[in-house]
Amino acid sequence: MTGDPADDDSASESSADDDSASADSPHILSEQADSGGGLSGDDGEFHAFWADVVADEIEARDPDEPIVIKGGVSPSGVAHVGNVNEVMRGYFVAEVLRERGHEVRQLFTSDDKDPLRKLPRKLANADGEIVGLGDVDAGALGRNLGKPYTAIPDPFGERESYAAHFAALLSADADRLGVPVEMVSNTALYADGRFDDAVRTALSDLETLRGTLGAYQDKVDDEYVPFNPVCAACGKVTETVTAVDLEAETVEYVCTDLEVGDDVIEGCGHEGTATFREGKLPWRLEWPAQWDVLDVDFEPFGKDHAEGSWPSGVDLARTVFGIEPPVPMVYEWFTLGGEALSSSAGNVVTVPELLEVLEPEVVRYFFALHPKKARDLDLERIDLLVDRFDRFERAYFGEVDDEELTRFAERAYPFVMGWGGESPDGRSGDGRALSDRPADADPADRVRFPYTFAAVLGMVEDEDLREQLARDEGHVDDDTPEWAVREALARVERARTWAERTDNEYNYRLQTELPAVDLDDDAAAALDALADFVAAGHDGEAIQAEMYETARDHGVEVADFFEAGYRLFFDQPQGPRLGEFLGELEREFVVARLRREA
RNA sequence: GGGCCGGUAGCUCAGUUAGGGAGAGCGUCCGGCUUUUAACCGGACGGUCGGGGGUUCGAAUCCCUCCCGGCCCGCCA
Repeated sequence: MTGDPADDDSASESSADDDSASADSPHILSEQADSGGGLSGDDGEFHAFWADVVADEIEARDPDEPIVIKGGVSPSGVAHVGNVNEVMRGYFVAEVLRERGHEVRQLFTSDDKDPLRKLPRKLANADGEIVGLGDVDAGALGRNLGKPYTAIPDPFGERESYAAHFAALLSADADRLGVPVEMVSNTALYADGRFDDAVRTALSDLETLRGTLGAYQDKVDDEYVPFNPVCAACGKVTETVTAVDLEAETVEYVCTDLEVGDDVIEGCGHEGTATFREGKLPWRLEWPAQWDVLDVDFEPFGKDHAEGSWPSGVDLARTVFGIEPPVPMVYEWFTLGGEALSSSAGNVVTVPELLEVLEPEVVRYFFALHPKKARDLDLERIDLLVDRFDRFERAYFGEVDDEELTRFAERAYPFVMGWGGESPDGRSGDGRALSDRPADADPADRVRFPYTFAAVLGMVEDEDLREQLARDEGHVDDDTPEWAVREALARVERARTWAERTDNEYNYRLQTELPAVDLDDDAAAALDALADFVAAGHDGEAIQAEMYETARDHGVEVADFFEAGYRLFFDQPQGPRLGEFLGELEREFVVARLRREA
């Protein structure tokens, strides 16, 4: 496609790397356009899927196998969809690398040696349901402020610690989304001695460390010691180290007060000695120490880290730990219903809740979109997201006339579906199957009911009737494989749940009991006449037409007549196209209901 | 105040790699499905590409500047 006289290599050839500070910018997905920068990979090949751009960056480092991709969270009250960013963004990069023939481990660190600093207002139970503090053993938390999460009992009384409870939630969420992650406990890394070298390194040249870290944090003075022992007397994480013994690998400390915002967590005054395994590094050092100890090659993180701990982490990695930091990637935060995610304000949704209204592949699709765009996840209009996914899917199967979308879909869709970048038969990745399709299923045969149509089908409870309605509408035919019908119908339950949760215009339900309806004589007569017509045996289309006739014949406004019908069947003033809908129901039921008999 | 990232139709978003036609879906409006009743189909309306300036034959795209929003620049993570 080249041969264009405007082609000009000189820019890329001649621009000697004038590596400015931007070389360590974590915004690698924003800088592809930088002139002459080698940021989009050696060959400069264009990629429709951002994960390929990141993978290029990683490969350019020529990393040892297995390539390590890490995410991480601090245990908080609720594991919510915001945390899915950490899981899914790393996952897509991992899968792309696996497809390129690399061995990849995806790790997820839980910063569980951090102290509990304040009480969470909301918690998620083992099923991912959000509960308030009043529903749990809040005292188990309140009495343990200042202690590591791993030293605090599980407020639900199920796991060995609060940290274990939280880690189990995240692990379960990753599982639900078909992403294989290895959970790594920071506490365990200390306890196993795997952090020993990192701690010794950090404490061995305090002058250099203070010089480096001091450029980023004002609190670092010539007394600063980057280690927080856990008090042997009270169990809280303390800050005041008075002496370091590198030979013995211990520190002397005093258990002083810990300031947390405006509050103070009181120290007990104990003076003691702690080993390197009986404390922790502060976050600014712990992060690069993790890179070192775990050999991290790539790590995505939220934009809050981009200008704070990332630059200092890069600096510390080089000057203190003598390593190169991993390839970074900043992702934008997304909003929920236009508002920031906030567990305390109740504006959160958990993964299990989300999966009640969305197929896992739709959730995965949301996170396959470009990470640098701030997006809104609107549960009220989740149908829009599903429509977008369906179109994306059709593009993959060559059914959409949109070159750009098709190019993205051809690359990203297999990863979204967990096929590992290949056809279902030749899947190469570690992704887990999202569905239980038979081995010989042709994915092109899949059926997706439009989400709002699925919501309409959700108005009836009977699954066979749902399928019949879908057949009548042409979404299913005799050639549709059984597995495709099953999958398509599964969306109906989700759309139904959505309609109920949001109580929107699809939240109608065929009434099994006769609703109380006020009717005048004309309307009653018209309904009886319609009942006779239905009893005589006519299809939905005929019933629909007859409704207009009947209304006129009995001097009833058409609108009023339809409303009476909706009242009878849905106990609502409106609903789906009524005549055709009634044509699908059991005739005797319809007749009896029209006669107000049952 | 400084730094970083973002700003494309009412809404949700493609398009910026490599300058050349401003796009999709949804919504709205109109029409069709034998005669208003939310599933289906067709059409139309709809945008100063945040504003301004510059480079260019040509800018959503490159450069400068300003505006708006988010994040960071205390502690913590």
